[in-house]
Amino acid sequence: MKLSEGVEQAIHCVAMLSQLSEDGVLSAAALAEFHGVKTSYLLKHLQALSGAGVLRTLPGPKGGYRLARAPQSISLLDILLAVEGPEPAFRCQEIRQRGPNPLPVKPRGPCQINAAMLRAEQSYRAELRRTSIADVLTEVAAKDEDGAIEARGCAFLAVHERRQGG
Amino acid sequence: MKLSEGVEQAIHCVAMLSQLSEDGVLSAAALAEFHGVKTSYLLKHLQALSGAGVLRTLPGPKGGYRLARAPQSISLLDILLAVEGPEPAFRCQEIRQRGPNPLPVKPRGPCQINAAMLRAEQSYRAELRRTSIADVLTEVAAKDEDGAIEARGCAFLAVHERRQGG
DNA sequence: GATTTTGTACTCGGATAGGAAGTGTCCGAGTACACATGG
DNA sequence: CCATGTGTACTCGGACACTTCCTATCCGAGTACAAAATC
Repeated sequence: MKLSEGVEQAIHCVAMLSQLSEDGVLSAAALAEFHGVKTSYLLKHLQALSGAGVLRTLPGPKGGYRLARAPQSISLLDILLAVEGPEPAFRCQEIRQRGPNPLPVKPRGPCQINAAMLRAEQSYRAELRRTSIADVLTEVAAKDEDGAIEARGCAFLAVHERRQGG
Repeated sequence: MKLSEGVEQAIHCVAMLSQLSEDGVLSAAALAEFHGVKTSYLLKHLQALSGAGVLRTLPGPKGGYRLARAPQSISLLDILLAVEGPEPAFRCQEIRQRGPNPLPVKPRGPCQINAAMLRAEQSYRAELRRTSIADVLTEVAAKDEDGAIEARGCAFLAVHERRQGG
């Protein structure tokens, strides 16, 4: 029950991309440098986000990544599913039907243990679904009384953001 | 975000152990045979459950495992934590403080991204905490209209259960 | 025959190999800019 | 001087090694029963 580190990196990247201008993009190298992570590894997750329709990519020099839609409509669940895949954490192996004396007939309903675990996971996903990147940024801004976090992000964007002027 | 197969096996084993008499025990070999899984691997998780205080062990011949407390007071969360460990799935690496230009001062509060992910996980755990093994068995019995599942369990227990007579 | 002693068989417990998935790295396809060249 | 063609540098994209954790396995410690020897 461990999430890969890519999830955290992906969320931070999406949060950062939310703060650039409408026509701006940010390269994977810049994102990796800002977060102090390996570019090659981050690329894998950025590609996953791009494939999932969360990010939009712009090839070529002056290229990079930007959000595919507004931060209000990007949930943490979208990012999680893009990076970790859609399959649930608990995968019922139907061990009821295994062993030397399995259930003679195929059980009518699903395994109740599986149902209970999936119920919990639905609760987990529901919480992530109702939390958008915009919400997270709002919380960050609320706690960022001295503006240090915002200042850091702005300073970095001022240097590395690429405007598609025209 | 994948749970190990041991979690499912552990839950099924605890459910089975809930159905034997007060002074009965079941060996790991029997549990493994019933569920069609490898004994050696199951032992690892049974030991984890034992170490977590969910199961109680009885050594020697005629030995085996039994519940350490009533099924009503054993939650799915207890089993999950015993098998997977207590640390949360999302582990914040505090990448805010990494990179070439980290936050100059240690952030006042925790990372809001971490907070949001942990909030979701709390929801997940809360759901598992309020679901006891007894609840699961109740649901199973409710769906088991023809009694096939119960009959299968009883037949197996009749052969493999060991009573500590006296 | 009853008791004690010994031996054995069975259990759990922890330490030890193998394999899948996450982590980290590489090279290739594509595009925009810059420069050189020709008109 | 302007337009065009070409070259280069930079980007993302997917395919390839390495490490960690899950999976699978083995051997050792401990206990209860059973049998044998002794009183």
